[in-house]
Amino acid sequence: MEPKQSSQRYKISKAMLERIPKYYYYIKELKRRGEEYISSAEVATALRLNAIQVRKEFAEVSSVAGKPRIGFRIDTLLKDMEVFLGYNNIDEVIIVGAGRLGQALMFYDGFQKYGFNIVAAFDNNPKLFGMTFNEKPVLDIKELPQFVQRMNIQMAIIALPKQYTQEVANLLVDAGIKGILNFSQRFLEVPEDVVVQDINIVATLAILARNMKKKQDNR
Amino acid sequence: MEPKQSSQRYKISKAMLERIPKYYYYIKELKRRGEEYISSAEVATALRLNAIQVRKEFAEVSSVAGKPRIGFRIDTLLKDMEVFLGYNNIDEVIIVGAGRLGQALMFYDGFQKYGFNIVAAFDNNPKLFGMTFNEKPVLDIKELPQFVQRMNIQMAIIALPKQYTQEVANLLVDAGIKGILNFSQRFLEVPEDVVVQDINIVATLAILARNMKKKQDNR
DNA sequence: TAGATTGTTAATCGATTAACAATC
DNA sequence: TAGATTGTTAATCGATTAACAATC
Repeated sequence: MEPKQSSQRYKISKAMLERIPKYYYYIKELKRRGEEYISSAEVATALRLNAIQVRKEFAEVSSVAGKPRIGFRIDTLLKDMEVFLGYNNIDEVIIVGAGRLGQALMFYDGFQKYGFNIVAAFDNNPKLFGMTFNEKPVLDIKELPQFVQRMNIQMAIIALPKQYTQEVANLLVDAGIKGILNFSQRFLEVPEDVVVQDINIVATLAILARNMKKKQDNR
Repeated sequence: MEPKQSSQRYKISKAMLERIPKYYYYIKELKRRGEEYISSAEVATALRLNAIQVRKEFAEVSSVAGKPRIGFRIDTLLKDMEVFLGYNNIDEVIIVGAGRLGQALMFYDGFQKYGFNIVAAFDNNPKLFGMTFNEKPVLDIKELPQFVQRMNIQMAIIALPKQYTQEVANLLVDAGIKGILNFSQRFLEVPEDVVVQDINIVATLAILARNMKKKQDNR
């Protein structure tokens, strides 16, 4: 038995899990500009976050202690964050729904860069069968269970903003999918061992509108 | 001086602001099925949330007290949540980027149903100028400032998963936009009075992968 | 060296959960 | 009526922020 893996060395809050990518993409940008070192203090200022929080989370994520007066080596820190975020593991992902959203996702090459490999999309529209978008084929949704099992795929993206989503979720779960990214507004009922992450665009827009109003009222 | 408006009758946590839409879409589904009343307890069970929390938040959002043994009238509760989420105010929104993601958004009619009116998309690709998607025109990004000012538009969606995002954000801010929904991975620097809401698809997928791993480790 | 920045423990703050009386 | 469900106050829990000694 090997020792316990990286996970759960320390407790990770949901909030922290959402901040790490923000640090990551910001620092990545600095690297692009040729920077070599970054201090937690600078990141906090730039991203308008609390300095102590950033410091603490850098300490948790980093494999190497930061140096007073200098900060963290950007290359090392980015690698550590990649490990933390799992960008180094390659995960294969399927998309259900080859409509406009599904197509947009197939063309989005951000996935590949961060360890996600979109292998195929599934749809029930025969007109789409056999088409490829960005070299990713669209297959008949009837083939999904076999495909998922044969390739041992764990993750799926539901890109059907309309109906069928629960039905599709059931299909995915039965096929063995363990994680679903859900772009629909509907709540998905899944067994205990399956994880769902929702992206609700309209709800996010509504939250934005609400925050705007709050800001205006507070002046 | 008029009395303080609806906002800030009670403190609203970010977490609560993300839960209300979940309640809303679930209850909406019940309405579709012909239900008339719903109890906070049932919602909690269905959505796997803490019953006390749901009860408390229903009490905060609802204009009418729930009735013991019966719960809340669905019609009333939905309306109250619509007010809370601002689905009754009509907000006009522009999209910057008429690529695949932008097109998918133009075709997404969830917006209209919840009070958001996509009025146009802007791009710098002349081939797209004059085209319409779902009756929404694509205009030259050079026309953006004038358009925004003339129509007094407050909200914009940045659907350029690639570069240019900071540049575009600056343009939007200068034109008078007060809220930005940002689909790019880049952190946007904006003035104090502008609100940004990020949707980072890759980061969300990474969080999903991490949650999956955690669940597997815990067994 | 001096002091900017680190890592970490302790204090505060806010959100979640428990408890319970009120009531349809 | 009885009891399921409500609204609300108090207790707990967790996350954020403050404080400060360590150090490159």
